[in-house]
Amino acid sequence: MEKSYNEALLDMSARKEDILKKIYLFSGLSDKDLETLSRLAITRRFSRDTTIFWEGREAQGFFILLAGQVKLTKSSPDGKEYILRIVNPGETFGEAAVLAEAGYPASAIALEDCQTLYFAKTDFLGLLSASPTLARNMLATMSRLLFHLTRQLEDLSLKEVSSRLARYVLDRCLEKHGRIEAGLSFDLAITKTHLASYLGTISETLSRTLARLKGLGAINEDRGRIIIKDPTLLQSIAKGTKF
Amino acid sequence: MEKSYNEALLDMSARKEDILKKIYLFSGLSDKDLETLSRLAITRRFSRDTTIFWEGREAQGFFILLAGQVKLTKSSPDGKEYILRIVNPGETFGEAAVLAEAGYPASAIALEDCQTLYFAKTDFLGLLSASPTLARNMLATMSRLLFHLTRQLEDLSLKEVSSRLARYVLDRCLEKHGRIEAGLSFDLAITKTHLASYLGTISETLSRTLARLKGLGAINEDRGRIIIKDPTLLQSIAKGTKF
DNA sequence: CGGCCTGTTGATGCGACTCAATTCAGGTGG
DNA sequence: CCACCTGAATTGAGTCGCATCAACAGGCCG
Repeated sequence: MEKSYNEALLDMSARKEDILKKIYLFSGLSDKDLETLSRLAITRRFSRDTTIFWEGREAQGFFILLAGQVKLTKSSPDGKEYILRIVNPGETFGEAAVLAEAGYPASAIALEDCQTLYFAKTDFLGLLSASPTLARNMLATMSRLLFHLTRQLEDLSLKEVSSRLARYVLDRCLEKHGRIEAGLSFDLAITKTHLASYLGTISETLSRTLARLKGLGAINEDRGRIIIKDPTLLQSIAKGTKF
Repeated sequence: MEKSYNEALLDMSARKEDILKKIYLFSGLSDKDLETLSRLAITRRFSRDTTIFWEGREAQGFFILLAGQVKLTKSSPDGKEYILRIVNPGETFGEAAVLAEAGYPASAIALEDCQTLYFAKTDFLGLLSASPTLARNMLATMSRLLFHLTRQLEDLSLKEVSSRLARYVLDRCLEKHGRIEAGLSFDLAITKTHLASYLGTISETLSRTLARLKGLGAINEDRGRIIIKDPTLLQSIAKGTKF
């Protein structure tokens, strides 16, 4: 498995404070708050395929991913799984469960060897009431999650697989290059089986759909590397036009 | 259309402060904060079928529903719609968009004549930084929304219509009676066409699925009134067992 | 009464999942 | 360096769930 594309975002040898400063959730915090946070942060490592927490388990704290890759999943009794979100370095996960007095809404599983910072619930809640900025950041983080989930729901209920895939391709391109343009390329950064679970389908269907997009001349693909060929076509497929 | 089941939750003739006190989002606030809020709150009415806000529009504020019923929807170019949430009296909507610097993630449409309280974004954000309790409540509200969306995603991606319907029936029963038990009954409180959109399907399929649950002896149904007959069976259908 | 909206039922077709077989890529050890 | 193994990816054939299209029944209201 390829390394995730932003692996080098965080310098692991840096002081905790300097790492924390780069996390969106902690932006704009006073030095004093950052200092407190860095005292509370616990370094935790997880090796590949380890479950970091189980869906339903009472949330004791939340994580910041420093290195590696994590999937947040729901799975059904008969073995199918749906990937809610792929967590990349610099992002937080498990935050929502800490706020609600409930269990984690999904399981978190390490896709690679991972390094994280962990904040215990009680520690964090205390700081939250003391720092309006932190609370404000947390609200912003959560609303973005809400938007993300809302969009996924829209896609799952109203669009078919090809649209979801096209949207995913466009999103990743935008994320990587800041623009959409013929000729731009990027890596999938996850296995196709995982991508399938993320798009709410299975690997066979994804394989066929990918082949179809290639056939239509919308993209090229070789061993997980995507090249945009026809952005306009992709956008219209993403909107739901049939071909 | 039947009146929503908790229509009488709020006494409209009461003073604004007394109404606000009963809203979860404002629970535990000081009298001073409540007083400020009641000064900021603007009464707004919408008649049936009016669009309260459009998806994508920049969020200027958010609403508390006092009376009536509102649907939050996404719709596709070809006319299909997905209902994210049905808002009942006492609940807030549009909150998330106020926190993110983005547009509303979905459209809000009045299903009946509605009465609301409206808070302008800037007013509310000011109060938010001044009151840690309010911020804390807001975070709790948003995490519950997150949980709700997460569950819907799980259902949509992993379960079929009969499971989703069974789950819905069980949820409503729990909400109405606080327990699940054979013989308990309740009203759907929305039209079947709307329920179909909420479950990510269409009215024809819902109709057939409902008939099938009746045939299996799991429920009885007559003109929108559901009677639980076999809770165990319902639960196993909701979990994904095929029949 | 006649129009309108909601809901039901039937026939048909399509998209996507299932199952099974095969190929491919990467990693291991002789 | 090649033979081997394992998990991922692809491809084909068959099936199923659900959307679509169409016709029709019932309740409500002007």
